[in-house]
Amino acid sequence: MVSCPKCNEVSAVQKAGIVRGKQRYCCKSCDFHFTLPDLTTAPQTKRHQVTIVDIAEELGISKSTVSRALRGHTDIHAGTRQMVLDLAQQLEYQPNPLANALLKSKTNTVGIIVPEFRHYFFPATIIGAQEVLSAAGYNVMICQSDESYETEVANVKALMSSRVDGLLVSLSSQTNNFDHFRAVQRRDVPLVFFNRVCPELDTPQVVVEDYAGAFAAVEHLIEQGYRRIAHLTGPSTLQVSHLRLQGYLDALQKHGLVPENELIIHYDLTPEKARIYANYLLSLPQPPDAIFALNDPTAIEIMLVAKARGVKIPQELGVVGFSNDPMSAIIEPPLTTVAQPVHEIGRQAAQLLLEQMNDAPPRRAVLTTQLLVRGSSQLERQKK
Amino acid sequence: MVSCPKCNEVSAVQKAGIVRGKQRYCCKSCDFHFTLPDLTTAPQTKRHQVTIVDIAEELGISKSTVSRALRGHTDIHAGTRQMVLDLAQQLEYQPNPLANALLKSKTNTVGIIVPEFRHYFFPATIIGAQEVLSAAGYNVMICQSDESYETEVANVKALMSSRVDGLLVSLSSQTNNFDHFRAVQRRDVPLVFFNRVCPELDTPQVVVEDYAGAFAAVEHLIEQGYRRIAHLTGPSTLQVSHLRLQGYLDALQKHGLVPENELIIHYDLTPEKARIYANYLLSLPQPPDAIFALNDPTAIEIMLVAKARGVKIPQELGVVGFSNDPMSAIIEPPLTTVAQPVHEIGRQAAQLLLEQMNDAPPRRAVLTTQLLVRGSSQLERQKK
DNA sequence: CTGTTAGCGCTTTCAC
DNA sequence: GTGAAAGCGCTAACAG
Repeated sequence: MVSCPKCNEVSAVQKAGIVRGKQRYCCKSCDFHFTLPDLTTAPQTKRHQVTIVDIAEELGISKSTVSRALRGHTDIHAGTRQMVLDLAQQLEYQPNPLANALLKSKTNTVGIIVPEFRHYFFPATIIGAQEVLSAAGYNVMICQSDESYETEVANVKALMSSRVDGLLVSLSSQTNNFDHFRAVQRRDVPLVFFNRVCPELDTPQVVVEDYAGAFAAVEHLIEQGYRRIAHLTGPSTLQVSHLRLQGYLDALQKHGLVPENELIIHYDLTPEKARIYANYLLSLPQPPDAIFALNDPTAIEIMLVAKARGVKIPQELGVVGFSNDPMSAIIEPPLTTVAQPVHEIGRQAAQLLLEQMNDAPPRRAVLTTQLLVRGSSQLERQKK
Repeated sequence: MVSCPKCNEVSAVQKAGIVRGKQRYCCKSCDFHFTLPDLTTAPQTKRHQVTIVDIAEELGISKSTVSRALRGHTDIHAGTRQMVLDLAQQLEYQPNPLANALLKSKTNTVGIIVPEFRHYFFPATIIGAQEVLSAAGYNVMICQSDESYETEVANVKALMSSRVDGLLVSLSSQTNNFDHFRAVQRRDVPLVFFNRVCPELDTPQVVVEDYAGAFAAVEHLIEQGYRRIAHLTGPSTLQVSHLRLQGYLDALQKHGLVPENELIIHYDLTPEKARIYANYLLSLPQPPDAIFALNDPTAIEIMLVAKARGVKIPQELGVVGFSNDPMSAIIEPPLTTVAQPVHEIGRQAAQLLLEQMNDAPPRRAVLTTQLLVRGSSQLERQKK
């Protein structure tokens, strides 16, 4: 009645005891022990996940053999492998990644820490990073620091405790102590910064041409005829702030304009503060005739404040942002902005992380920016 | 020279062999075995994570005792606990959650699947969900289905294989087969739908007053004097589409207006298609004088198309959206929209998931909506 | 109060 | 080719 799965012999098969309530058989011809796959009840067993032991017992072989078959080892009997593969499929076997993770100390998970994802920029970079990472077999855990140093430290701690295999980070605007990242490095966990990079640590990083982009933006404003150009930027701890400020300053200088301290404002990148400083700038005795903002959300807050005050854009105030947030194309007038390849930033960051995991030499990726001139700064054309 | 950590006795301490290269001691007075904490070299050992065994050996006690001390068990000698706690801190011991996860079949991770996070809505819900989940000690894995059924199935599979403890899902616009979620239920993994909920499965879910919101929106348009009102909505498989359509239809009927098939369009919610159908509607022989859109991104695409065609909003075309995306306040004229509590949706979804994990009876949360009347639909005021 | 033992699911020597 | 056994880090009976 029962045929041996190994040699197909029928007559030599004898019963060989009952294990875990299952009738076991032994083929005296080829000395193969096995049980009959119990397909009717197995899928109904809720809760209990199918393991290689289940498969092994079902087939009357050892779990090592099942493991080998599943992992595609070469030195294994083709018939055995097929049996295992078939049964695994029927039982909807799913390997438990936890066991493997414990064994290999590798979770196939990477952590991403961003300051926020209210706006367009960070979600977009995350999309790019996820693209690359999931193609490489990694899951992603995302945390927001909410622009808070403490939360960022907590995020790092949580992700490290989750034993992520790598970390992708864009710094919070508050962070100026980097010990939590030194701890990451001490544990040899690959670390890549993007956009808001860490000046003190020697890690791979992805940035854009911040200086060149800012320079082009401000030069454009000057060419349009604006002369009293303010700059609303992030905390000076952030390298992006520093570089874009430098671009701003050098553009002014090139055209013989003298920067004024009261027109250069560092702030914490919260929308509330953006509004406060925009109002402050516009109520100066000598208000600026243009503002270059660190990013589009800031620029848009400025435009809203200006509109609310009845200040005409671009006639009375030119505005330029940075990033090409979709909002910048929608606001009226559309916002001139320095476009950066947001998805590519994420992709590159993930790429650098993968490289670092494979012990490739650390790289620094610098992506290009492009000035998109739109209505918020086209003074000359408006004048015509 | 060496004092016993247990009884502080010095003279009774004798050397007791070398284990793993470390001198072990034995206190003959209290029969306590121990080694001296080797603080100088321990922190330098890269790569190797400190485990309870390290602590146990360092202290000459068993790993169970260390485990108990760390877990705050009551029946443990206060001195022993302190010793363990102190050393754990000095060694920067971090428990390995993988071991625990394997043991308990609990990963403390929940998966979230959303159709996209290009726009405001889903990132905002995720922020809310993360708030609640991380407070409850859960990590979050986020996947995007990209509005694709296949990707959604793959996402579910990936998250299940990662052994998440629960799943928060908003369906892709393509999904009309729910077998992949039945598989989740079969494995007893808690499952909560939000926003785009599953009509066929009996799970907790979070929705808003879609019908009432849509009804109010359309009634508002009618009261403003619009008479030929189109509706651009999602696939009919989505319950939101269905409910908002019903609100639209009933509002028309209440005011004696007859719905026309050519003015009701279901589409796949991609921006490209939104533009195509907006153009189609506006080039009808008898174009609509108002459009109620399923959501704000759709409404905004419509406005952009209308503007490009020189159609005046709200004079020639009234537009109403749904969600109160920040973009809706920025576009010119500002978009009338049905606001929904986006963060709260995420929070509630997480809440329902936690409840389900604690075997509480499944609930359905219905959150309120509120019509925000803005410039894109205020025909009468404009006329004055 | 503490140590011993077993085991979560899997891979990987090391034998045969 | 295959099986037995060890072990990843931890917790939880079960004994003392």
